[in-house]
Amino acid sequence: MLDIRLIRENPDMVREALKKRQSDDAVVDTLAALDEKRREILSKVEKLKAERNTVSKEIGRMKDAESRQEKINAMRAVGDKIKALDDDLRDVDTELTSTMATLPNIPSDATPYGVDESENIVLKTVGEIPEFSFEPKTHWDLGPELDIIDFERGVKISGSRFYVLSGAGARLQRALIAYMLDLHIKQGYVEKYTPFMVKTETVYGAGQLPKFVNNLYKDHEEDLYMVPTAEVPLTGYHMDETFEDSDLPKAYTAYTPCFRREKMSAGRDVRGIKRGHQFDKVEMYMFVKPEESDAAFEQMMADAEETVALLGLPYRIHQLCTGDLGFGATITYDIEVWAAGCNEWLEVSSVSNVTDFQARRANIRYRPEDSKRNKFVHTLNGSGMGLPRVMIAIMENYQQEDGSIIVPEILRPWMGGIEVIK
RNA sequence: GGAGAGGUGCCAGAGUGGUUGAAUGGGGCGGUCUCGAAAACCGUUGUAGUCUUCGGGCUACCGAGGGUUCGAAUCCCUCUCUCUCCGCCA
Repeated sequence: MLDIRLIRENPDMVREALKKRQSDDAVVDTLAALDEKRREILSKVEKLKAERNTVSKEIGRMKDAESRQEKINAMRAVGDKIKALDDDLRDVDTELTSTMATLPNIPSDATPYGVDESENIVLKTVGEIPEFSFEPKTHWDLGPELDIIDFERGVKISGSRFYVLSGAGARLQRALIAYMLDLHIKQGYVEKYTPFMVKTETVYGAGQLPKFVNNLYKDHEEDLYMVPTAEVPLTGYHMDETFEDSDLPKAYTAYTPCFRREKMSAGRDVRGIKRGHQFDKVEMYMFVKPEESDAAFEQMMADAEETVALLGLPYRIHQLCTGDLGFGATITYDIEVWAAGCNEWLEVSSVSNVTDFQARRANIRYRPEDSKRNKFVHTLNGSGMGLPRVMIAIMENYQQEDGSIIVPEILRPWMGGIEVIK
């Protein structure tokens, strides 16, 4: 959510931002009108309330029954007016906030302009794309051959886009989770194990609602959503709280499964484990003071990069352009790893500075030492990696001619010493 | 799932229709005293919205949302959360 003051005082800046994102900027006028109307009603109703408060106090002190009754009658009329105005106000307010909730965040000046993902910028590429003396296989061939991914059973149990990991495959995923969590802890993040189901307000606070309703699984009986990313419970963790200046920064890491309906991507990436309805992820998340968020962004990016680099996979870093930026993000770097079998770069990590966008929605503030007024914190999130895609890259890049897969050295402590999956 | 009790400021805890944004105690902050500290004493200590001649004014907030009333922390309804007991259970 943006600050309504931006619309009031700097509408051109908001229009500009929307255009950069290739969105319609007509809402800005709608919002400006609603805001004005809201304040107009507000000042009327508050004056009436002030009058009622004063007179009601007088009534409490009055002895003379007749003039007392007169005042009561007068205030009854005022009360009716107040009620009518309050109703109007509520309507305007509802419309205003629900419209505000559809506005994306303002892109950072550091985010390059671009219409769509084709204009994202490759910042750097690290590592060699592996050469094979044989035709490298895809993970959807390797997995069943080694009996570590079972697509048919997954479909049998749960339908399309579900699979079962088996034996060393399941263990490899568990090793990755443990490796990442342990690394992030070393990097200074505090581990959290959160609920995987959250309330509507929590999803809203993280900015996933109302925009992504169609991508979420919901238990309608209980008003609970399955988390689409750990970002949601981690944002909600400090919802409606005010930090002391000295409490910040807070850095968290959490493993969660992620549930996504993928309705919007129907038909895309149906093969293999690249895009399932359920996948595991380890997330990094930070709450920082506004003046520290640029530095925190670079730090989190370095941490994410280290996570990929230590696995020995070839990767490249993309900076997203304004047209491809996520809803709440002002700036985003993606990390992609190379997958030798399907011959493509896979997005495994995405680090964003969300500034005060989620904090405003989730009402997360702090008390600045030098200011009387509480301010919203800045939040940052980084997937310290979508696990299936890391699995894909490991399987496809570390495969050998006989169809076996070398386990990256860094993971072996969690693999019970297994060096090769065969 | 059943029965009961309860949610008040940073914390504890009063308050059952009218100068209560809220007693009292503790904590925090500032000060007096002291070589310094403790103790004691004095003062101060919420958030948000909105208007502003930038001094401040006004409005709202006692779990959430409705209702009754001239007036609600106080009365009524719904929801929610916590605690105790019973049942059930990984």
